[in-house]
Amino acid sequence: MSPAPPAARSARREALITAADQVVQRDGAAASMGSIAAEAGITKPILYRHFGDKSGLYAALAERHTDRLLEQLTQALRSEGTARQRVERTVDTYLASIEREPQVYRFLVQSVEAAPVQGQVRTFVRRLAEQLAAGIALELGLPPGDLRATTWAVGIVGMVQAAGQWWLDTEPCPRAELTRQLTELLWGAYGAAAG
Amino acid sequence: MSPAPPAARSARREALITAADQVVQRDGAAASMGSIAAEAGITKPILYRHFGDKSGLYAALAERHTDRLLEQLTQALRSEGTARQRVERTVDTYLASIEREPQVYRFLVQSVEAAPVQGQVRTFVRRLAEQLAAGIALELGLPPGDLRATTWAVGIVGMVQAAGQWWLDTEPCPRAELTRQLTELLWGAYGAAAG
DNA sequence: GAGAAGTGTTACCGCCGGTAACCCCCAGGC
DNA sequence: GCCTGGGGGTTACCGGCGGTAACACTTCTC
Repeated sequence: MSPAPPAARSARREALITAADQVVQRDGAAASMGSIAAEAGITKPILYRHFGDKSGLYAALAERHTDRLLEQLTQALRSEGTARQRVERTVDTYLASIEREPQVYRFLVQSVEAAPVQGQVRTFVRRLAEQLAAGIALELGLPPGDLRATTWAVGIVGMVQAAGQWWLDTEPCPRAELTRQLTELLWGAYGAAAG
Repeated sequence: MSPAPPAARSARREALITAADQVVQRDGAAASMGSIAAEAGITKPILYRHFGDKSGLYAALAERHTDRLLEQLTQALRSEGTARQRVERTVDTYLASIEREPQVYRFLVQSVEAAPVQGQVRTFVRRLAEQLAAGIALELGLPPGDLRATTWAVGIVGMVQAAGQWWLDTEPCPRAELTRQLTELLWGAYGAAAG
């Protein structure tokens, strides 16, 4: 193995990320590099050789989940129906996802800004917002990178994220109801009610 | 001093919180219990005697800032003008506050869920949302504790918070413009534009 | 004066993120 | 054949963190 086949290396990398995933599912935010290495059946230094940093591993893990989630969200956003129906579907997709894997979700959201060096690491929420901004710009016919689309995307992601976290913690109502209320809010129900 | 005058004790406590505040302003999220104790001119154990836990100190610090901010927000929410004007003023008050003390803000938002025991510690964002929920219920004539008011409050706080953090990090536009765009979003501009 | 109770300290524990140093195994040139 | 070298792996460590036990000093009370 002196030529160091890159295929094996990247397969190994994926396996390490999977191990990290399992530990996070089990231990939540208390997952440590040592326990992740143990789960993978190896020791810390090789974890560091692969990811450099703890935030590097976080970033890789975040990327995997964000990719999957983004795919689902994009699909929901491009589905059939009125704009409102599509938005509702997208919100529900997001909530369903965090309901399915709450530990991973908390871990990702909480590890925001774990980047030591200047923001090389794209965070979970940030990437979500970037993609949503592109979708909104497309939807509203704005040029890509338009400030208003970005602002709204960030705001909407924050809104759904905060409501989702609160909902996970307190379970005050079925998911469908939360989805409906958030969509209403997004559609100006507050302004309409407050005059 | 055997009767342990409670006045002196609480004054001391306030002084310790102030010291913690200064360290947080300086070091941001990297503030440690040791450095806070050093800043206050004492050693760690007495910090622990006062606050029990690191999250206890966080909670006390959060409470101080949240109290102050809540007072300002309540005032803005009850000011003169249309509902929309008041909401805009409230959003701007929040943004102005985080602009003034970004380090403290990041610290508080990031230390969310730092509670080891079951949620004894009310987090910054949570308390904000609770109070806003009461305000919204009042505004819309809903019974206090109404689920819809709470949901919306949590969502709105999340929206403004996320947008505020993004804005702090990237500084894409003057504060007034962000305020206006968020208010528009809240007033259903997205739904109106997307049909 | 004895002691109780509060204030403060030093010195420690265990754990974490991160790293230096070393070992081992197998390719390949001579 | 042998030696060399570079990537795989490990052990053992560092500094710093949150948190605590144990001990010393003052002061007020009986």
